[in-house]
Amino acid sequence: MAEKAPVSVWTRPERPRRDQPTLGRDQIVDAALELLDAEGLTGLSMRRLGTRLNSGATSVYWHVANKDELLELALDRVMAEVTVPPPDDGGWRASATGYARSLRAMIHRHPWTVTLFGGRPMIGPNATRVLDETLIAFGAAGFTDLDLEYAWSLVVDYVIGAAGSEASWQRGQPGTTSADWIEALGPYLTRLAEERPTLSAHIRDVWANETGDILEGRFTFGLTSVLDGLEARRPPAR
Amino acid sequence: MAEKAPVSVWTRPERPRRDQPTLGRDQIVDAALELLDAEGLTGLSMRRLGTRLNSGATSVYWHVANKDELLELALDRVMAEVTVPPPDDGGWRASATGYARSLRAMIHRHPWTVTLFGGRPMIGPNATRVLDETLIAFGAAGFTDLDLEYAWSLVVDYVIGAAGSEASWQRGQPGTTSADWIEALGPYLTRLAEERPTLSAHIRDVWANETGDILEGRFTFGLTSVLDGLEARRPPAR
DNA sequence: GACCTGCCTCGCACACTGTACGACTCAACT
DNA sequence: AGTTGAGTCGTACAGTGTGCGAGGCAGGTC
Repeated sequence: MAEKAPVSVWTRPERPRRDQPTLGRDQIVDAALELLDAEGLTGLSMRRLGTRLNSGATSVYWHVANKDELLELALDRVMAEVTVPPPDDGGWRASATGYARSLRAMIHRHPWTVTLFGGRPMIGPNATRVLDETLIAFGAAGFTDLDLEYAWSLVVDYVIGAAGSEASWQRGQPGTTSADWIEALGPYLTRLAEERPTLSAHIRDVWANETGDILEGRFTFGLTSVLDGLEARRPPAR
Repeated sequence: MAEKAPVSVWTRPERPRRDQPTLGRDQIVDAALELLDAEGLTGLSMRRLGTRLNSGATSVYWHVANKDELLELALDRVMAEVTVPPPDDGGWRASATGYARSLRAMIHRHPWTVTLFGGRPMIGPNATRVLDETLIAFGAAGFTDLDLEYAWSLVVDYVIGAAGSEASWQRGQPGTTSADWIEALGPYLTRLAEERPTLSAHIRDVWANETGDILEGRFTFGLTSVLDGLEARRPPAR
């Protein structure tokens, strides 16, 4: 695409594409998201983003200071997909589970977010909206001040940890299952069987036939356990 | 066509060393750890590693297939620092808390590990040792089969999520506290105060005076909540 | 008309990355 | 003495983020 041959004087220089909407943050983030969702963090380079936008490689830098800022914008954009059911509908617990599942689903759709979480404080409009709503939800549970902070971050940390491990699990090679891994390791595992019987029994019984159901069961188990633990710490209803 | 690619580091024996302390996996991983701990993932480049070892830039590639494999070795090396107290001493709960705190402390010492967790299955000797010991610990709690998997991964996911967010929090700029952040954001926050009163009250009351104590309190709150939730799901002792 | 002054785009260059490859050294074995 | 093979290294290639300056365009002022 870059073969802009030394234009002869006779050929009129082509209309420099002003018909398209000029470059803007929205379109930049749109294109960045396509690359990120398709190929992950390493799939996004400023040059590829430039060609995707039919623009010069460094034109993006007029609208965005650097790549980190672009990633911040992209991260906040996908935070728009996270919803928090208001606690008045079904109580704080329904609200918390709805939030947790919504966040997990978003991470599954955009696995590249995992590395970015917590990299710097998320203060974009969507992130603050989600944060505000979760604080309201956990406030409806009776938590205040430090306990509110503790309860909220327990759920967030668990969801990010769980969904993150799930996501990076699948990110490796889309085709390979855990059974394939076990197959490929072969002799290494048989040697392991002698030294660590507990572990290799677990591998044989659980990991060897891992399915999507196990992922689901694991998350609901973890989430309900977390919420149960929070329930015990909740101040008595007023 | 490329049939030899997907073999993992652990299956291939270390290339036999000749005589003197020339380059070896141990020294390579040592030097890599120095760079990683000092400057994080981006601080480790093969060229810097080469000069650190007083060797050519690409000499490392004789001992290690690529950079990912080197990171796998480094990750397993630091997993040696994680200990799991045997459950017969103080019960499964003491064992689980000891493991969780040990893992968290390791992540704090080596924040670059967070990105690597779950990237690919951790099957190095130290990782498998830790995994085996934790399975034994949670098995002592009475969990079996799928529940064992669920219970174990709940704790792991929470610890990685919590410690990961703590670690990347500090990784930004070692000097800046959260109060500095709030200070720097200034007018953005005052505008936020009108739209989202709950959130800005929380910022003012909790985050503005964040100290190390809050981090500690948050983790113990989260961990005890998680273990309480697990206790409720534990099969009755026999 | 001419001229200036914003905003915006883009080509080039720089310093850096991971790593493939072939040339080399040098001890050990036949 | 000749051969082998482990181990090291310089060079090269394709790719990265991004600083810089040279422009082009629209609108405003003489």
